[in-house]
Formats: sequence, structure tokens, C-alpha cells
Amino acid sequence: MSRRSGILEFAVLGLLRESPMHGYELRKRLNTSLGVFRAFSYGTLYPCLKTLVANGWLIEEPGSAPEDARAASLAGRRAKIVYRLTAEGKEHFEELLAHTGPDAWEDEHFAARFAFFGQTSRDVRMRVLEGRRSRLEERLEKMRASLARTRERLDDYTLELQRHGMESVEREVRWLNELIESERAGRDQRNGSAAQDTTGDADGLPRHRGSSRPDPSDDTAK
Amino acid sequence: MSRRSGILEFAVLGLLRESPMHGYELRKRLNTSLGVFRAFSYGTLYPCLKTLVANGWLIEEPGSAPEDARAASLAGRRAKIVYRLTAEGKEHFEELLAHTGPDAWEDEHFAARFAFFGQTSRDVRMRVLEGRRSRLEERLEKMRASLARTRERLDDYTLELQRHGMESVEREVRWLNELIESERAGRDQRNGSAAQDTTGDADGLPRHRGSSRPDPSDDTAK
DNA sequence: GTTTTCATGTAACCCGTTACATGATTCA
DNA sequence: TGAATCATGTAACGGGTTACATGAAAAC
Repeated sequence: MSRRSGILEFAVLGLLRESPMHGYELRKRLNTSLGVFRAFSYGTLYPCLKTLVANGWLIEEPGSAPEDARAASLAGRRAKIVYRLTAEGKEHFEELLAHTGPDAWEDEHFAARFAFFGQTSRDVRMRVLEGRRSRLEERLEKMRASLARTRERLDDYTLELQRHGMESVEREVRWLNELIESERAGRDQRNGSAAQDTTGDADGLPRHRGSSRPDPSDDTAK
Repeated sequence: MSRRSGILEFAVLGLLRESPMHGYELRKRLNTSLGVFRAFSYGTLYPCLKTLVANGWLIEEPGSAPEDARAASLAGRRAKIVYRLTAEGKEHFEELLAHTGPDAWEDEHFAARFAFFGQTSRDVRMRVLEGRRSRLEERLEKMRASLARTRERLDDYTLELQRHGMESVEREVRWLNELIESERAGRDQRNGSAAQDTTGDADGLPRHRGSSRPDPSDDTAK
């Protein structure tokens, strides 16, 4: 029981799927490796790990008793705790990966999903990307509407803030367009096959590593 | 007493400074007019208004008893409540406007500050913009560092997420550069004068209303 | 040998949302 | 007259942080 926040739980399971870790290290990975998205504190992480263990998705293992392994039997020895994903945990994570709901299009949730696209089947990837895009387009609608209603009653700075905000969203939409296009291209190469294995066939990213500018020949944004 | 969240309090005082309003309307303004930044719920807004009244910064006034003004004396009449800024409230808001601390560079707080730049003295505007910028640059440092450390251990999607995140931050830095430049240009025109009146002399925005592209002749980013 | 960094935890609090309850006004 | 929207509120909960307490290992 306990729905427990989604995003942290998801990210923890995802990271532990790759390899076992203890809490401290886990936290660093959460802050850095996974996109830019937020820094959870220990006050959040450790209790979360506890409930994941209680749910049977993780097990605690005694961490590397450092070069002093014989002392491990001594009472009160506080050692590193390494968390490892159980079979049920893995299964649960796979379910989470496969699940697509409106929650998955929201900013932070989306970033978390994207970070684990490497382990996500292509059709789910497509749904998530498209869901996110339409979420953003609908947001743009609202912004445009409200801007049209209130324009000229607003001072220059407010207007500038709004303009910059919209531009940011438009930019993300263009990014998503690129990604979606790449995914589609990837699918067309060896088509058919409803991708039942959740792992496996991961490719299809736009090629612009290194230098920023993608290339200014897109106007796919409706 | 009670520090009460900062950003909501700040925005409410700022909006009411322009004109008195009731809660419902206030909320809409919060969602739309003020940049894109978040939608507070009534469950947050109304209690906040109460404490602002308790602090003596607002007073409640009976709202327009609609075309039936004589009924206003009747008991139990639940009318609209219009909130108006008191003299102390105005003073307090001015203090908040003048205050610049590290909190003011954070994402949402910054957006709120920016939204009221129209009522902010130029030197405070400069401090806030520059503070924000160096906050972002320091964030970029960390991202670059962690990317350098972990590159090639990360799968393509994670990398792409990171790249896009960094590009977003870089983009905001360029935006800030433009703004700062404009502010500085504005100051140079009629220089001197340490801007003691909090209101007044508000101008200095880059000129790119309407069409997006600012113009690609900037490389101010260090 | 002392400072830093690694490592684990907890209790108190903070900010905000959801869901609910209530009622007035406007419009079809 | 009934539905939609305007308008005000509250209690329960949720998800997270801060600040604190503790201690081992590594670096200097």
C-alpha cells in the first residue's frame, strides 16, 4: 500500500535496476546523472527507501565491510547498506515504465520518464513524447489566449516575462518534434512488431551532439 | 509574525498595490497576468489573505453589493470581500521590493520579482538580474562538471536530456544578458542619481516585441 | 590528530493541494 | 427553473525540506 509520490520511487527503482547502491550514492546520482531535475534530501530519500523495502521491492544488504570483514559479526556495527532490486521490484518498475497517464506529461514526471527511455519500449516512448507535446501545446493555447485578453493593460516587464515564457515552451515543443521524428524514423527502418519486450531496441535520437544548434530547417510546430 | 512563504504574499501585495480586488479575481490574475508561474489554489490563497489582514497589511471592505445597496445592512449577508492595501501594507511591500537576497535568484522567486520590476528601482533590478545570472552560471558549472565526469557512462537519452537542460539554462543566461545590457543603456542616458524613489523611472527593455528572434549579434555570454 | 567527506537516520515544520461545503449571481 | 460561473471558505492530507544527531573512513 501507499502510493508514495511516484517520481522519487520511480527514479530510485530505475537507478537500482542498473546496479545496487547505497543511499548516499543514490542521492548523488539523482542530482546529477538524471537530467537537471531537482535534488532530493536525505530526509526524503531514506524514508522512501524504507517503504520500498517494506513493499518487497528492495532488499537491504550489508555493504562492503571495508578490509575488516571479520568485524562484521560484532554487535552494533553500523555498516553501509546496499540496496538491491528484488524480482518483484523489477516487475513493479517495468509496470511503471509501461504505464502512460496524464500525470506522465507534467514537467518533473516527464523528465523522470525521459531519463529512463533507454529501458522503455518504443511505443511507450512515443506516447509519452506525444502526450507531453500536446500538454505543452494546450498550455501555449492558454497563454496566447490570456495574452490576447490582457495585452496593453500590462506593463513592459510583465509582457517581457510572458513572452520569454512562451518562447521557452515553444522551444521545448520544437525539441519534442525532433525527438518524435527521430523515433518515427527509427520505427520505419524495421517496421511492424508491437514491441513486447520492454528492454531492447533503443535508438532514434536526433544527431546533434556537441555543437548546439540543431539546424534551422524545421517548422513542424503547428 | 509568521514568514508565510514569501512568494504568494509578495505577489498578492504587489497585485493589490495596483488596485483593490477580491480573492477570486486575485487568483486569476495570479495564474495568468503574472508570467507563467504556477496556479495557487483557493486553499492557499484565502488563508494567506487572512494572515495578511491580521498583519495589518490589508483591510477587508464590503464588495459592491450589486444594484441592491440598501440590502447591505441585512444580517448574514455574504458579500464579496474586496481587499485593499493599507499604508503599512504598502510600506511592507516596498521593503520586500528593495530587499535582495540569495532567495531572490531562485526560479519562482525570481519570476515573481521580475513581474513587479515596473515598481522596482533600477539598481535593485540590476542586482536581481545579475544575481539570477550568476546563480545560473554556477548551475551551468556544476552541470558541465558532472557531465565531464560521467560522460560515456550514460545512455543516449540521459545525455540528450542533460544537453537540452543545459541549453535551456544557457538560453536564459543570454536573455539576462540582453536585459542587463538594456538596463545599463537606460542608466547611461541620464546617469548619476542613486534612485531613491522606488517607483518612477522604469524603462530599458530590449526591443523585440512581436517577432521572436532578438537578433543573432550577441555573444555577451562569457 | 584533526578536519572533510562519506554515510544513515529522525522529528518538526512548511508550503501547498484535494476534496468538500456553502451560497450568490448570471444566463439560457 | 435549472445550469454554469462566481465567490468564499475549511479540514485532511501529501510531499518535501531543515536542522539536528550520530558515527565511520579518508585525507591532510
